[in-house]
Order: sequence, then structure tokens, then C-alpha cells
Amino acid sequence: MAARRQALETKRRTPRQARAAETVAAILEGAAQVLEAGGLAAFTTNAVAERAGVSIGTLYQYYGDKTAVLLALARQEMETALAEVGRALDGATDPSVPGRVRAMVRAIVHAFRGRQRARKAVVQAILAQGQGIELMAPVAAFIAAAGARVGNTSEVDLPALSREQVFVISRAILGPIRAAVLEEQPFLRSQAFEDEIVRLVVAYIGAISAAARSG
Amino acid sequence: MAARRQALETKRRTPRQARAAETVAAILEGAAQVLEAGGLAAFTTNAVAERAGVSIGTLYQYYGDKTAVLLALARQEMETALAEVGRALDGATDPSVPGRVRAMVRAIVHAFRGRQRARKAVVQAILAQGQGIELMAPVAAFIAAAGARVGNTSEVDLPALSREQVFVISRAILGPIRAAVLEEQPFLRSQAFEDEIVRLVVAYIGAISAAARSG
Amino acid sequence: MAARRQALETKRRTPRQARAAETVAAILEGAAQVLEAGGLAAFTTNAVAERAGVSIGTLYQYYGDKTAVLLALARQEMETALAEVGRALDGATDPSVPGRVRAMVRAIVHAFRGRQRARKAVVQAILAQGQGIELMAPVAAFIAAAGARVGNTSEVDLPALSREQVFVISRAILGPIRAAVLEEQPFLRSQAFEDEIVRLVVAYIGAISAAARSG
Amino acid sequence: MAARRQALETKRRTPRQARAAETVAAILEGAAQVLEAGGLAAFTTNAVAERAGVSIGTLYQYYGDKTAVLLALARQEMETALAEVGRALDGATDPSVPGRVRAMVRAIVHAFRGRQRARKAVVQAILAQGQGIELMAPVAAFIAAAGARVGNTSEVDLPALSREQVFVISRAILGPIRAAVLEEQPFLRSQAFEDEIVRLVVAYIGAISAAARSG
DNA sequence: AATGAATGAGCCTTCATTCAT
DNA sequence: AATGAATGAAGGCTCATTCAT
Repeated sequence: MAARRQALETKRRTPRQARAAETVAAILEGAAQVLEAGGLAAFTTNAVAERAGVSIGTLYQYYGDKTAVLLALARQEMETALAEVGRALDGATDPSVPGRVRAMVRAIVHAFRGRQRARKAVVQAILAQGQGIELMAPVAAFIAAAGARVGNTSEVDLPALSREQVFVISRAILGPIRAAVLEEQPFLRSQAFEDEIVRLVVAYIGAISAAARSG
Repeated sequence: MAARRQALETKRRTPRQARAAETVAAILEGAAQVLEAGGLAAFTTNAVAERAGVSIGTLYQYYGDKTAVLLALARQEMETALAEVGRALDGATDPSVPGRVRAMVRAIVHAFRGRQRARKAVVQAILAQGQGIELMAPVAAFIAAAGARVGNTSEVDLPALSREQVFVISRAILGPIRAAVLEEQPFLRSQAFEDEIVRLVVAYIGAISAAARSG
Repeated sequence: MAARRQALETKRRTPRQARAAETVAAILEGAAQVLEAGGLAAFTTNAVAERAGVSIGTLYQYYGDKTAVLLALARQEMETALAEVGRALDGATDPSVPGRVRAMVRAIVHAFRGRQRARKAVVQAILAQGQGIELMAPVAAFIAAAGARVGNTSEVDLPALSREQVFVISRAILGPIRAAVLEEQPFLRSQAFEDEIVRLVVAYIGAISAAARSG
Repeated sequence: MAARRQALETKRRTPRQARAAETVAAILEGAAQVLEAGGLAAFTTNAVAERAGVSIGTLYQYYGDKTAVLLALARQEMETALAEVGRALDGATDPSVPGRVRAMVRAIVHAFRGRQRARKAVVQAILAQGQGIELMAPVAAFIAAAGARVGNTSEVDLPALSREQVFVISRAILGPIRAAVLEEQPFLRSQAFEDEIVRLVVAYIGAISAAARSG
């Protein structure tokens, strides 16, 4: 797992042909399956290649090293989740602040298509690699933007958020969910848990707003 | 070709002599130093033993395997931190709810005696091992108890907390700090960051209290 | 800290290419040479790989663990020896019972292509591993079958043998030879030794036959 | 297990006091128990010392190395067995050749006080150490002497035995028993098995005797 | 583009043995 | 005589990665 050449460029070869695109998809699917089946400990490049039905050589044709595969999988799932959050925000039946927050929380909780073990493993790996920041960046940005959107409502009067506030608000949403995933908490998908996160976030937003008014 | 051994009992042999106690201390200090210097990747049993100034055999006399060393270090630091939090709570100059929360946050932020890399590595390892829950349990219990203490104040009227509430409140404190540690955020020890966490927690407590009154 | 693996399946990967077959042969030849040169104590996987001219990783690509290499070598030599015994029995110039027994004894004594140290080491290892039975089974079966063949002669009238009788007759042949190998007795290949084993076996067969007639 | 200084001198210090004799006995008893409980794989000097209730240092005060302990145990059991065989021979109710052989076989089969696992482990170890000869020597001598005693009967006319004959006759008795022990054959203590060994030995003695008369 | 046999650095762990107390 | 903490050489084994085909 020592860093080699281009550990940050996720892909080594950009697929220009349909066949190659299939191969890449197969590899990521294989990676998710290996993770789901055996967790991080089972995640070896050879295992992924075998599960994906490609040779180990082919895997390395597309991904420079083991980490790149993991990162690519994480990125793919993150984008899917982000898109879902966006969709949830736009199509929220309840356009109030709590309603929107609830929609976001629900979308995030249900991300990763139900593969909880794989999700846990990806989170662990990302954290262990210390690459949490890069991957979290778009999420934080997204949430900051969402915060701005929330601010454009008559309900609350939200000022431009400081970096600490963006950080805290994004962790206030992601943090409890991530922790519940890692700890395999049974209430992850429960209504009560969702309620509390919403309460936390809404209360915080309210506090910021109140401070801005009075300050 | 040989029998395995239990990997969950942290210690293999309980020191009965002063010399042995020194050895154990040396091993944990060595572990912390290795982690601080090279992160998780450098954390090999041989490296720890060498840094500790003991033979690899001695290390294994006290710890059944590599993980046990890490866990012991984590436990030790956690207890130290918990004790500091308790001291901070008792001796808080400002006995108000925000004052107490601030004291807790500050104690946690400054835990691990400033060894940020080691702290990060320990957190990563604990998460990667999936043993986050066990180690976090006393922390969560502590915070829940602290929450109860807060409730016994005239300021707020806090009901008995549900498990989801205990979970969310403990993550609301620990989560942002942990994330900032893992991501090596520069504002970890800043006043602004501390302010925001306090704001988050106090707002949440207020919301719970308000809900209890009206509900 | 890692998952273990099945240790009883001798081969891990079945060679599908000529190159792989050569590698497997090289490993077994290396194993035999290491054993011949240094006995069981020198039999380390690293030594075998080096002697075989392959990397340690390659060795483990074909054999799951150290024992598997030893077992594979034992099996290979056993099969060779069995084939030779069969050839000796069929082509015995003297078709009488003593003649056939003598042919068997001679074939067994001269098995393992003269590598006495390697043979001794293999026998020791097999015994030490407690896997003597499995490997001896085909030999015992072979001898039992040979006994039946002997019975189909006009000379003797041999009834179906009990399991104890098969056991004793096979040990009566193999036992002294094995003991002589292990103890490095100088008379192992001598005419006198051969004579005595033949006498032992023939006398026993005669006694069984006589008992059957009178009983 | 590499040979060190005085691997052949079993004992390092001759006990001159009762306390020391007890210690030695405790060590051998501990060794037998470890062997019986966990086989050869569990036989480590530390385990033996612990089971014996003495410190590892004390063990090394009496036995120069690990092998010495094993050898001492083997020797002790062998002497006990030999004494029993002698008693069996003298007190055999049936003084005929078959009667005496049967008494010997029975005594050997029931040796090692029923600790079959320990017995198996000791046999394996002795064979693996290549020290089978030394330990077998007294047994072979004993059997040769017994053979001479048998010869002094009116029944058979047994000449002085050649070394090959002594070897073969002693293996004809010990070999099947040893093999049955190693392979954990269920019929080890059965009447049928005893019968066959007796038949084998008696037939062989008869054949030698007949050859001497005619030759 | 794909294959998969081969590589080898390096990790974890065991256990016989020593020696200061 | 006894103790037991400490030693450290040595060995089994994994797995990311390469490269000839």
C-alpha cells in the first residue's frame, strides 16, 4: 500500500471503447462485491480482479494501484449519492427548512444502494488513507450550497457561512450517519434517528441565524 | 502449522513487578512515538519494540498481537482524556450549560497530549479495526452522564435522553473534532471552531428541552 | 490479523501451462534436494524456493503451506514406488510366493531413487504430522491386493484377509524397511536383510494358510 | 530444536536431595500431560514448566534442552515397559513359546499407562529426532535375550540370531504395535490384533528354527 | 488489450534459551 | 535452588505489482 507513481490520478487509462468501459464497470462492481462479502481485509487486488472476471494485469491497466480502485469506487458512489441528494432537495414535498434537511438526511442514509458492509469498508478505507478531505470536499461544498439555498428562504435569514460553520454543519449531518454506519447501529434507518439529526441541524441553523440577527 | 491465539484480550501477562510495569509503559510510549513519526504505515511490531528499547519477544510477552498494542494505547489515551474531561467539568469556571460544554470540547480537542499524528493514526486504526464502538462506549456513557448533569440545572429542563439522542449528542461533540483531526484541519484548536461546536451542542440541547416542554 | 487458509488441499493452483508444470516439478525437486542435503531441520519454505530457483511467492502460488510441499513430495515418491512394485510383481522372474514377496521387498527397499536422507526426512515428517495413515493407505491396499493375488496360486490356499491381517502383513513388509531407513541401518540393502523379511512374510502367509485349512 | 551443548546427556544436574527428585518427577509428569493434552505441537519448554508448576529456569536447571526432557520421558516409560515385559515373561501362565510371545505383546501394547496421545507424541518425537536407535537398543537387546530364552526350551531349537534376525524379530513385534499407535488404529488393544502379531512372530521363529535344522 | 505466472520485500509471530535477581 | 522477564534468531506467509507472452 506504499504510494507509488501516480497515486492520485485515479484512472490510468481512459476508456475510449465500449469494451473498456465495461471492464472498468466490472472492476468497480467486483470491488464492491468483495468489500460487501469480506470487508476491507478481503480487499486485495487479486480478489477484486477475480471477482470482476478480469485478470490482475487488466486491473492494473486501468488503475495504477490498489488505492485507486478504492477511490474510484468511493467517488462513483459519492456522485450517485450527491445526485440523489440533489434530486431529493428539488423534489422535496415539504419545501420548509426542516423538510429539506430531512430529505437530505434520508437520501444520505440510504446511499450506497444498501450495501452496508461495502459502504463501511469504503468509509474505513478512505479514513485510513487520510483521503477523507478530498472526497468530502464536494459533499461539503454541496451542503454549503444547500445551506445557501436554505438561506434564500423567507423562513430564515442565513448569512454567508464561515469555513468552520460549513465544516460543522456538514459534519453535523454526515458525522452521525457515518458513525452509525461504522458502528453498525441498528437504528441507522429509523425514523427516530432521522428526527434527531434533523433536530440537530435545524437547531444549529436557527442558532446561526439568530446570532446573525442580533450580532 | 501452529495453533492461533485469542486476539481480543489486550494483555497477555499482567506485570507483577516494577520492571515489568516499566516495560509495558515503554512499549506504549514507543508505539505512540512510532505513530507520531511515521503514521499507521510505520506501525510494525518490530518498529515499536525497537523504539521502545525492548526486544520483539518482550513486546509479545505483554501483548498478544499487533492490534492489542494499538488498542492498549488507545485505551490509555482515552482514559486520560476522559479524566481530563471530568476534571474540566468539575472545575469549570463558568457553570452555565454553554460554559460546561465549552470546557468539555476544549478538553477533548486538547487530548492526546498534542501528538496529533499519533492521535490520527490511533483513530484511523480503531475505525479500520471496526472496534470503534467498544472504545467509544465509555465516552458516550460519559457524555450521556454529563448530559444528565446538565439537566439538573435550573437553566434547562432536560428529560431522560433516548439512545438516539445520546448517540447524536455525543457525535455532535466528538464527530467534528474527530473529523478535524483526521483531515488535519488547521482550525482544530481555534476559538472559532470551538465556538461553533458549542453553538451546535447548545442549540441541540435547547431544542430537546423545548420539545420536552411543549410535548 | 489475517484470515487463515485450508491446509489440507495439497495444491493451491493447478498448472495449466507448460511453464507452470516445470515450476511445480522444480519445487518438488528443490524440496528433495534440501531434504537430502540438510534433513528435516533444513526444510524451510525459503530454502526450498531458493533451491528450486523460484521465488518464495511462486512456491506459495502452488502450495498452500509448508506441509503441502512435503506431502506432495511424499505422494509423488509413493506413486513412483508403487508403480515400481507393480512392475516388479508382474515381471518377477520367479512366480512363486517367495519370489514375488522378494520382488516386492526389493522394489520397496530401492525406492526413493537412492536419496536416503530425503526418504528418511519424508518418513519422519509424515509420521510427525500424523498423516501416516492417509499416505500408507494406498500401500496397504496394494499389499492386500497383492496378497489376494498370491492367494490365487496353487501353492497356498489363502482365505480373505481380516483387517488386522492386512495391517500386520503390510507392516511386516514396510515396518522393518522403514525402521532400517530411519535408523540408517547399514544392512538396509543387504541380501541377508532381504532374506529375513522374505522369511518373515512367507512364514506368516504360510501360518495363515495352514490355520485356514485346519480351522 | 537445534542441537546445543550436551544434547545427549539427558540430565544436567543429578538430584541429590528429595526436593530435587520431586522437581524432576514433576517436570516429567508435566511433559507427559502436555503431550497428552496437545500433542507434539503443544510441547514447548514453557508449557511443560508451567504444567509442572516450576519456573522455566528450574526446568533448564535439570535438562539441558528441550530434547533432553523428551528423551528422559521416553526413557522412563521405556524402562517401566521393559520391567513389565520382564515380569510378564517370568510370570506367564503359559510357558510355551506362543504363550511367552503373547505375554510380551500384551505388556507392550498396554505400556505408557494408557496415555495414548502422549505415547504417540513420544514415538513421533523420537523418530523425528532420529534417536530411535539409541532408545530401541535396550528393547532389541531385551528381545534378543528373550529369544535366547525361548531357544532354551525343548519346543524349538533356536540358533544364535544374526543381527538382521534380531532386528527383524524385534520390529515384527514392535513395528505393528508402533504403527497402530501412530495411526490410532482402533484394534490396537483387540484380541484379534494380538493374535496376528503372535502368529507372525511364532511363524518366524519356527521358520528360523526349521532352517537351522535343515541347514 | 489482455493474461496470469512470477516476484520479493517485509511483516507478524514463536519459542528455546539466558541471566540478573 | 529457583525465578521469570527478557532475548532475538529464524521462519512462515501475504499481496501489491511487473512483464513476457
